[in-house]
Amino acid sequence: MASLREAVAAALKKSIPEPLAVEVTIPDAETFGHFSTNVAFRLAKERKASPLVLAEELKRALLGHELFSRVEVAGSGFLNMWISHDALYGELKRITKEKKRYGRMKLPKTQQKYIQLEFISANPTGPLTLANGRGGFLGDALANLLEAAGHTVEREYYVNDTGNQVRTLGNSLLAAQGFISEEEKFYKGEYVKEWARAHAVLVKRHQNKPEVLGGRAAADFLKDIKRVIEKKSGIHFDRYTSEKRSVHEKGFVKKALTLFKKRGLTYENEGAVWLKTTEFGDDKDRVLVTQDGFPTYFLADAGHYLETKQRGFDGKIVILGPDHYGYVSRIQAAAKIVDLARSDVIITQAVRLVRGGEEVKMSKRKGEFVTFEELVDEVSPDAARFFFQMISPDTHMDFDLDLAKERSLKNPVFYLQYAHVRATGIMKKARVAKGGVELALLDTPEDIRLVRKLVEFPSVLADAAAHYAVHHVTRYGLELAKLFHNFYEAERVDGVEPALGRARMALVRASSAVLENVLGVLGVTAPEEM
RNA sequence: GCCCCUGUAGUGAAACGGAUAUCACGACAGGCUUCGAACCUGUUAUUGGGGGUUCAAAUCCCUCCGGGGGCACCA
Repeated sequence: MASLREAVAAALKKSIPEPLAVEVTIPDAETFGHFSTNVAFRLAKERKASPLVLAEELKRALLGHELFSRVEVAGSGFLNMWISHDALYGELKRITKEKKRYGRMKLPKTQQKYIQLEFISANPTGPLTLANGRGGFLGDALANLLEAAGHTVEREYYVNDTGNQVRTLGNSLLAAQGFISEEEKFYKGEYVKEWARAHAVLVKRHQNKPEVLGGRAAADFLKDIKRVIEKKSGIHFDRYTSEKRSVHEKGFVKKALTLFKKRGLTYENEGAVWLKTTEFGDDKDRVLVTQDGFPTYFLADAGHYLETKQRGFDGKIVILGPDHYGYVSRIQAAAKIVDLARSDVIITQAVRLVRGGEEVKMSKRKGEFVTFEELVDEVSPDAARFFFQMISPDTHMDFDLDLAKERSLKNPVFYLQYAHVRATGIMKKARVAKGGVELALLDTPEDIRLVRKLVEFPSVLADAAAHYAVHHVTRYGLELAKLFHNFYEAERVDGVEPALGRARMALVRASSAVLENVLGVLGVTAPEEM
């Protein structure tokens, strides 16, 4: 059984022959039980009976089950269940045995998915922005989370190293050195001028080949992006996929076009080739090949999806910034046509920068923005990570630069890390006489509350993974840390009865293991001292 | 105009349709002879307005008001 919650659901299921999902929740207040279910309400609809009567029936069926110490019907039909201490101790024992494996799921082969998770994928035309960072931390943790849930994940950074934006970058460099005149669409940041100055000879030599020049600069910028991602932020990628080499040169652009044509989903209009994306819910059809005969970015992206499909993935998840919202339905159309079993797009909402109460307008084109690297330098990778991973991707957030540093000190990440430090301290220093461990000695309210929170971990992981909700893991971590701090204040390991000390030490070890697990999924370090 | 996200304590956020709305910061009042006080204990909200669906709504539907973003043969 993967979790206590599943065990509870299974016990209930025995008295419910209907094909009904039995949802078991963990109430905030203990007065509503350790576990609770609303299944009597659902059953009431099914059987056309009173929820109260049905809840009573279920209660009778559960009484005597070794899992429960108490079962009650409450409200107009809730069934509240209290887990017996023996069951809790049994689960706690499992944590001490499985340690860092606790909560990680082992799925049967048929349920395991091979998933490609694409994130950041910022064009190599300059430094990473805060929005890139938000998606970066999210993607990194989501990959960890899906792996913990039993799947295999490839973390992919898709590099748009060819096409218009590379040519524009080349032209921007030429303009910076005065070979051509500035245009509105050119990249204008200081970093453009710097690169152009540092490579003046190269710029001059390629003054008639902006694509080549842009390509050279893009390679440099990508190197810098990788440095920030991997060295500074601890974000891990398995693969940097070159659009040029992996999609264009391997013929996937043509293959995608051929596939679309074969399915009869294309047509010509005004000299361009269009894809009927409206048949898949898009609000207008999209161009695949322009009048001038060039493949659009969208066609290349479709080629990328085809490549993903042919490499054997069951599904693909992409994390995009809010500016790509308009792109979602055509991408989903392409995913469907290339026959990818599952395709999800997560849109992270914008990060607005505020300084002194005023919004700072940012534009990568104009070069006016605060980089991701600056943020990480300012507040530390752990704090930056935690800050973003505490909230839902749907949240529009204001990031106050003036408070950034202060906020880092107030960042709850330290609260969580400190709990780990304290646990480590006890494991190192508390003197506990050797002997057998009797977990049943853990019976103070602080002991029990901590145990109960620990055993929630597997269901937290499962739910968070199912909903791609990294922030639920973060929130759980904070709750666990709180209960650990409470335990620490109230109870001692050192200087109590030897048998009690041993039991408490086991609890501390279990807490430490789960805390490390949480921090591990989030990608935050678990320090032993601070 | 159409589409997506969003409006929850002073502030920033959380809450598979469930019960007494959770957390952090700030503010106020307390707490260290002990395994680290970067900690602990209190106090601080009728979830933007109005309708509706439901046994049950912050959550779903309609509408109004307010924020952010997107609607290219750019990426």
